[in-house]
Amino acid sequence: MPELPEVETIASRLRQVLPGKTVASATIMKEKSFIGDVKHLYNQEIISIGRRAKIITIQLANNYYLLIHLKMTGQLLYVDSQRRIGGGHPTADWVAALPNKHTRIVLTLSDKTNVFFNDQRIFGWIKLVSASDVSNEFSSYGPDINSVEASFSYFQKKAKARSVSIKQFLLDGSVLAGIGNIYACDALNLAQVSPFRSVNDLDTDELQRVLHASKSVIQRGIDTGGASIENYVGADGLSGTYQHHVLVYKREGQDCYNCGTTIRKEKIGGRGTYFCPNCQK
DNA sequence: GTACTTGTTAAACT
DNA sequence: TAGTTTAACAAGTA
Repeated sequence: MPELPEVETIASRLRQVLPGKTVASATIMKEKSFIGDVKHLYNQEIISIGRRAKIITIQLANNYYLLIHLKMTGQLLYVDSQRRIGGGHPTADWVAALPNKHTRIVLTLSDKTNVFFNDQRIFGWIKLVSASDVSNEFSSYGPDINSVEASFSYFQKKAKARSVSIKQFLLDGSVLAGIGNIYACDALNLAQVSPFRSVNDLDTDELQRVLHASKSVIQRGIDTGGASIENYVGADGLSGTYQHHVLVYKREGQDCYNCGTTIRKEKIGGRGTYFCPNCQK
């Protein structure tokens, strides 16, 4: 599942290759996957690539923005004109066969390179909005977990006003943006805090550990190119490696790296939650 | 065939 | 009113 590190990895790669190119055409193979008026897209130069929360932003010369949310199974793949394997930049061989049955949108650029939006479950989307609408799109999000705005004073203030579990609190995008299930589970293991604890019951030290651990696992995710669990791949079709560094996520029945106790899985707020019943108090 | 998976939001509920 | 819970979305896997 693409969370902040996975989306950041894709955005970083697109930033290397897209700016300066012009959008020649867009093929919408699934209506549900595209929102907005596609006419504002044609013949527009790509100015810059950004990321906010789990959304990739592509700024166009006419000051419209493409916003891309991968949700759970989305992929964004960049394929150069030669479609060479390993031609300059390493690329997975299957991207040469795109589009495939999960391709929903294809952007063709002026130099004949393509950006393929694949999405197995069709929850993701690409929106084309004007500059004035961009802030609206992000109005309900809290600060990105890896930003300076995600300070301890902010985190503690929000935590005091809530009674949900710390696990649900971390997944609440209106508090902090970018954290999904993988990194929420790992952050709580690293912080040695039980996912069942109510946020307003955590003391200052525990809250500090949770915030620090959250920033830490997210940074590790970025440094390792994301977690390729389920469908995630980078813009070149290659996997990240965070899945090899996972602390508890999907490790039910295995030993906790910290204390050796068997990792358990239970549902919290309807979501699978992996934790160590011994060292996460 | 049934249960389960998840990011986000809308609706339902307290 | 606002915080919390649940359902819904979709398509694949176990």
